[in-house]
Amino acid sequence: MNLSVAEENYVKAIYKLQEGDNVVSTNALAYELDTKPASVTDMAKKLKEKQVIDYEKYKGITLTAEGRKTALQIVRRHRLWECFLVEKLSFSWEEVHELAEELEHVRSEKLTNRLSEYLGNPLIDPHGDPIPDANGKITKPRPQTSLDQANAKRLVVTAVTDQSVSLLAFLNAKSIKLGTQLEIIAHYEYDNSIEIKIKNQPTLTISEQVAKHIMVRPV
Amino acid sequence: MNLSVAEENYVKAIYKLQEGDNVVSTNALAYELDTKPASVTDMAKKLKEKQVIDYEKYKGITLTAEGRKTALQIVRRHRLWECFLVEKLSFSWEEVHELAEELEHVRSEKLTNRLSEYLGNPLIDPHGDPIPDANGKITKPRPQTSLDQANAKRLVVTAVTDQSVSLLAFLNAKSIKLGTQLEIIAHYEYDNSIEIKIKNQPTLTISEQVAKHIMVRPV
DNA sequence: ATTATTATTTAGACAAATCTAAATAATTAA
DNA sequence: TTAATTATTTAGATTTGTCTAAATAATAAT
Repeated sequence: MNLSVAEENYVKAIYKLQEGDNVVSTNALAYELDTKPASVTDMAKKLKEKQVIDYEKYKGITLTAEGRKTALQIVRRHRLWECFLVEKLSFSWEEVHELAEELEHVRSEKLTNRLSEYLGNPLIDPHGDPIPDANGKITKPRPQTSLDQANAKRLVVTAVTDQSVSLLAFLNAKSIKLGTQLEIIAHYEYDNSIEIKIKNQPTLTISEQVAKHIMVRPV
Repeated sequence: MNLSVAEENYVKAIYKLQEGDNVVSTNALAYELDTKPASVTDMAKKLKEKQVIDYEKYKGITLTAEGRKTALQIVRRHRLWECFLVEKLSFSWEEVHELAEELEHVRSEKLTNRLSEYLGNPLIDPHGDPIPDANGKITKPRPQTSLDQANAKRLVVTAVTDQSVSLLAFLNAKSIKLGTQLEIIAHYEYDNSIEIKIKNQPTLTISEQVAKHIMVRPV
């Protein structure tokens, strides 16, 4: 299936919002892609025509098997480029998303596979998200919850679900990165804040707002 | 100056055809970009508006200082990616052009400079063409002639002026690559063929047709 | 079970980049 | 120096991806 860059971005966004097999609404997709619902409806018709999505008026969108395969290829390219930028070109964590957003649209299986090989066929990207292999097989992300809902005390950061520059810069400033181990000191319901402690650092207070984008698993 | 991918391709092509300061004709540009003269006229108006070219009806096209700067940035990115693909991902000589054609449009100075650094700030790309530095300074390609017009006997291959897959594959098959040293045994006028000898290889006969795309300099 | 609200779609328009066919300018040849 | 040829531009159309405003469907609230 030969898709334009715009179409690829739709497929990727649908994949992301589907999270398994949820039906994706026009509005949610418009919000995700920072566009208008009317534009989504237009594109939905095209993607249905190209058989990458199932779509019926007012019934929402899901990827076909073909569409899922395409999405996984895009995700694979994106995450491999992120690895490359961080590991080989010394970019920091929060800078790579936008660049990978462009690089991911160079569709060459050979390039993708060579890149993967060059990086040692990594299984997770710098944000902790799993990288699909050449056949589109993706390891289920390990059991993780957002920091605001964690019940264990000692945790390790596995991913960040909001790639906004502001959040990533904030985390950087607080020395919270992938693999950072932390301990929950207290969770204050009355002001929606969480007190955490990272080894060798002063105790930190963060909002639930931020915490819900930090994925962790017990350590 | 913020140019679209299409606009960047025009600027790059104009730079190539200008070769110093020649005026570029609508037809020549259309041929180079595999498009129609009418499309070139349309785009010329836009690029003039954006002040990257000088253009008057029926008078042809030249780059402005700004346009030249942009062209050199694109050329820089293109050639650095070619280096990366050949040196780091083990692509062969003739495969990299098309991929670099896409990668070159990711415009990030930081990425470009990091990539250059990572590659050891190379001065020439795998085709032997010089790579502009971060300021757009480009070393004049060393004195070279096409193989069919060379007068010296012992030569070294410095570049190939035709990036067609067929030619590059042919050269690959004959073990003619960048830096290959060769000797002219004979130049037969009557059938437009040239006999050459590469060390440790049987004598080879190639057509002038091919030879004129192989750039060499005396060694 | 109507009404109000929200979500989605349709209709019609626009910008970018291209095209074809026709018109016009520039160049070359007779 | 006219006529013929070639190069270039214009006019009008097309495709892709987007938009706004209006219409319609689905859902929630009274």
